[in-house]
Amino acid sequence: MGRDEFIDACKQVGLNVTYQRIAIFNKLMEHTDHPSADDIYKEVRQDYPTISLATVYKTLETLAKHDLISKVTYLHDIARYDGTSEAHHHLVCIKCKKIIDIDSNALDAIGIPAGVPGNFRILNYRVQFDGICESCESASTEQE
Amino acid sequence: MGRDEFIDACKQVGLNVTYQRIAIFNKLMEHTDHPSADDIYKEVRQDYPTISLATVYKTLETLAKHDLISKVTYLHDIARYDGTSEAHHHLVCIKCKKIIDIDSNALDAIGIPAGVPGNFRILNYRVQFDGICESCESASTEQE
DNA sequence: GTGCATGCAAACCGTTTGCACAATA
DNA sequence: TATTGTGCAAACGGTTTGCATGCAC
Repeated sequence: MGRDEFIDACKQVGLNVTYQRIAIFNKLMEHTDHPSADDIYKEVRQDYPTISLATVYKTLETLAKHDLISKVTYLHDIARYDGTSEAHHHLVCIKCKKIIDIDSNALDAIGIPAGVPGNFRILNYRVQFDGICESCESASTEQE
Repeated sequence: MGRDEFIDACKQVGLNVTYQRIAIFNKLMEHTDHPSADDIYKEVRQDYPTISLATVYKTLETLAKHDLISKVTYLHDIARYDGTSEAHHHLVCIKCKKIIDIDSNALDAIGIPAGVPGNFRILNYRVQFDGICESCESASTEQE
């Protein structure tokens, strides 16, 4: 998505178009990696020295909420532990944050896909399924 | 792994066997879900009221480092953002923390595996490959 | 007895929030 | 002008650290 498309997209979802939002979005699009809020802040501040870190956070959250960008943090932001040391796969309920192990031979048979660059030595992999668990599903029949 | 095996394993990797470590490990093994350090702390404290949260953190980290348990936090603990709003898959370098997108049709074709309970509504999924990127690989020929 | 482990409190860091001011539509 | 966004600073929550005491070996 380019600058003009971004402006259009903002208008479509009812967001004011501010130079901060444009600057943050542009910086994000310049990255092929996945910068943190602080990374973005440091870069944008070179062009707009008065911008605040709080604005960067708020803007990124706002844009992500409207699906103009995406937030790339798997699972939750607090550490979780598991009694086994083997990597396995998880179901994560996006509502109640419950984590359910899955043990599937089908998944383990995925193997290394074609898209992976050969110079990256893969040690392990894991699949995370995001969804809604049974109890949250039934609870949300009424809820927002 | 049971209590006795755990004690043996500690000895094998050169860790002192303390009642705190045993208590923390036991609590963790009682869980089928993935408790946080604080969850474990609250439970262990019922049996050992003098235990501290710092000990729980240190113990979990120590046990994870020696592969007696595993830490289940995908990616990093700080939020990362991405200019696209589509879910995709990632290579994560465990050394330099770099995140590389992969775009593989093979992965997208995984589908829902057999091990997934039918009452969990899956909205999305993503695969994370952990490994070592090219530059860290060559750098680590010398390093610790 | 030596060295590793624990417990406490304070520090730390990423993130969020409240509120006054400023900019957008 | 009404509403939404920004910037500052303070608060927050999970996690880590320094250090003195205590325990395992």
